Amino acid sequence: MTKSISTEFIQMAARILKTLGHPDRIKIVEFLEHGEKTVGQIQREFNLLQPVTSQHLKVMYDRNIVTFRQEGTRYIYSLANRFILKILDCMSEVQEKLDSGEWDFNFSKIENQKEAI
Amino acid sequence: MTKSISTEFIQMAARILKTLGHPDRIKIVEFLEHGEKTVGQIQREFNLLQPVTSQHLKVMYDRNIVTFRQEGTRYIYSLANRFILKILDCMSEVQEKLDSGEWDFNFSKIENQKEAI
DNA sequence: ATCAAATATAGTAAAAGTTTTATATATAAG
DNA sequence: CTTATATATAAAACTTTTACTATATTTGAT
Repeated sequence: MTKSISTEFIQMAARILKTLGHPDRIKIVEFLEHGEKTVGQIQREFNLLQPVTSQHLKVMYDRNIVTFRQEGTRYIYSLANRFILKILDCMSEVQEKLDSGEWDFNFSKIENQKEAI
Repeated sequence: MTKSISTEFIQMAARILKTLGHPDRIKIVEFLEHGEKTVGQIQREFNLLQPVTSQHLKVMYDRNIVTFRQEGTRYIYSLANRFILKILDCMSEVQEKLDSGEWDFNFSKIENQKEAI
């Protein structure tokens, strides 16, 4: 029996997972893993509308996923915490397994461990 | 420069993260990590209404997060794929870091690596 | 002062997710 | 056959996201 995850932590984790549960935002966060970027760089990289980009960044800022510094008229965003890095690691690990065929795309069903009910 | 995550994978990942972005569902999935459970067991464990429990399970079934087998009148759910296990691992790892004080709760800001813009 | 660039903010409509209450279905038990 | 149990499904009301369009703000340049 693994130690159970605490309630406050679960609340926080749920907020973060939910927020990352958007393709654009995953892409943005992954992009930021390569270093800090301006809004314009992000917008151009993924062909997003400017307000959409700003909005995603604002949501992620509010939820402590990204942070930014201002330099003149530029807003330069970067990842705000290590949890995000962990999640990104987790995702690339899974993708590797899928790519390599070690897991199947139909999604590597787990062998059911029966148990008394 | 790490290998970029593919589009289809991102779509899939986003759906899963979003779906797990609900405290009840994180708890359920974590509970299922300890072995398969009936709807009733889950419901009682977390004091949820029966239809709420069923609905969470249905959503997660539709998104390939859990699977089930039927035994008489019981529906016995279990985790459907290893990605979920990875995410759970990721979460406990983060919580450990926070618990141990290795990361701070105000959320282990990353040192900003500047870069040409 | 004026203008352009970069970005944020506001407003709104459409879509998606959530909660609750009520009802249906299937199986097991008597 | 009837009843109880376990669970699913449906419908309605509500809340939250999302996407879009328009506008405001700040800074730098002329």
